[in-house]
Amino acid sequence: MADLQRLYAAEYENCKYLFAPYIQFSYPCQRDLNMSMKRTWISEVKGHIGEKVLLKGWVHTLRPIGKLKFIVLRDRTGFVQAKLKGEKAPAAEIKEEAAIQIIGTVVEDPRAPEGIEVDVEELRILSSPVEIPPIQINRPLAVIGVRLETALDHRTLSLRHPEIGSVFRVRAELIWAFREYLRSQGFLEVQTPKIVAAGTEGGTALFPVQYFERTAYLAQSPQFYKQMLVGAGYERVFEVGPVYRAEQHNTVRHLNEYISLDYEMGFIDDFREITQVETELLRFMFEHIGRACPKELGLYKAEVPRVPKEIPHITLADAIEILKKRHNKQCEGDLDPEGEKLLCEYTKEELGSEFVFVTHYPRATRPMYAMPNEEDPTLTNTFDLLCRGLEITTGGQRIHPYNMLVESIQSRGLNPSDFDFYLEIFKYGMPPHGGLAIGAERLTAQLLNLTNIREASFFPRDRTRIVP
RNA sequence: GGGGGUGUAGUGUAGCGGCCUAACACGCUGCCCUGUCAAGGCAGAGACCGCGGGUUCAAAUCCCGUCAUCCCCGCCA
Repeated sequence: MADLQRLYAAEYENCKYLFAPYIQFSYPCQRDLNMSMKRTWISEVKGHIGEKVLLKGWVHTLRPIGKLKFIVLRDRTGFVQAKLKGEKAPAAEIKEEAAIQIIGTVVEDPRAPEGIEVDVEELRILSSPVEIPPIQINRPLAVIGVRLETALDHRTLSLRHPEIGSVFRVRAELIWAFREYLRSQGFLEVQTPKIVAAGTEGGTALFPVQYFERTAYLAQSPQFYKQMLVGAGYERVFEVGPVYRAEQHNTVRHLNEYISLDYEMGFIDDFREITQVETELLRFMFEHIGRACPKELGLYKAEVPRVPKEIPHITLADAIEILKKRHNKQCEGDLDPEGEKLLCEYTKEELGSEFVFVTHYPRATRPMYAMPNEEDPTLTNTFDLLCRGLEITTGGQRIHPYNMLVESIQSRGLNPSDFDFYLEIFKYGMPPHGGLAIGAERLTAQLLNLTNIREASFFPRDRTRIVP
């Protein structure tokens, strides 16, 4: 870790010369400003009391008190207060959100926040704002009240706001843990094409793309390809990648491009092997978040959901029955968003779980590759996972016998020859298999109690937004 | 694809027929302040009330259209 930081610091030092023509020199206007000094990360300042350090970052707040000037400096690791003394200070030119570097001595002072501050000896403005920023970075969201639309219009700036940008530290850790756990279980990370030949899977609208002389589509999921790679001998594969849905939905839980966390595993006996892996996976991911992101969780007043030893499995038919009994609510065929919320309330109160697998969806509501149930062939060995009232996963066992799959395709009025690329490996010994997909943004949003999924996407693509 | 709501300074809101020459907060500009930390004090700038049309003696306010945007449903992760 320390090596990596040294590497970054060294790299930055090199880059600095490239930008030299744009650097505004100010007090004390010293061109060879201690080039030999290594940058100290703000989070490590408290380990350097009494030492001279080089800090770089943004001016988070600026508070002039007479001839004193307090700067709260922000870098990717945290905040520290710096103090400029009167006549030495380059008074006017420092602005909030300017990128600066300072050299100063770390001192203990009970009057400073957390008892630590830096007495500035040299300060250089690297780049100063040329306009008034449309979003205030240094005040709580509850005070400045930025609308989501404004935050998204000025996305790179709004991400600087700790309450906005921290979402993505959490999301990154969730994805890291997803990879780490599946790797430990023998899964291979794969990448499948996002430009595909045809919208064969069904179930959702696709974005056409001009692919030389013919029309191709953006992949709605890696479904076919991950199954094919299971059959290709890797047995267990996972993928973290974007998927595209051309649905005209415009809600707080839908995006037209999102990150899908997929896995697929071969030689299973039962679809419950898939849900068992997901249970362990989620436990690992959430325990990791609890350790890695305590600050971020605090910021969102978020509590990591406890993943029980066994997440309840409820058949769709039973779920509908429960809703009818408890809430006198009629659901036909599937749960609507309200039904999902009510079912989660039920499992939390009665079964002590914030998660619930809803299983055995009817064949008519599932894609052609869904494995029919042995006991009731009108149902499938498939499931959704609900978390805190929202569907975050769909998965299930897939059809592996070649003939059954061909029949299933035909029964949907589709032409098996359109699926030759997919079907080939099913001819040569496809093991029983299944898998699932987790929506990364939905998972993040549910964990952090975000009200809109767009908050969990760096640059969301929705019905009307393709910029920034 | 269907339905509902909202557009007022840089940001977030108030005003919803005449008291609007449009208010408040934060930000911004200037001055003051050597311990601030959602800093404070004083002074100031900034909006033809999304756009177009109509009703009226009078429109930010009511009506129609249009554009933008938010949300709900279907579908889904």
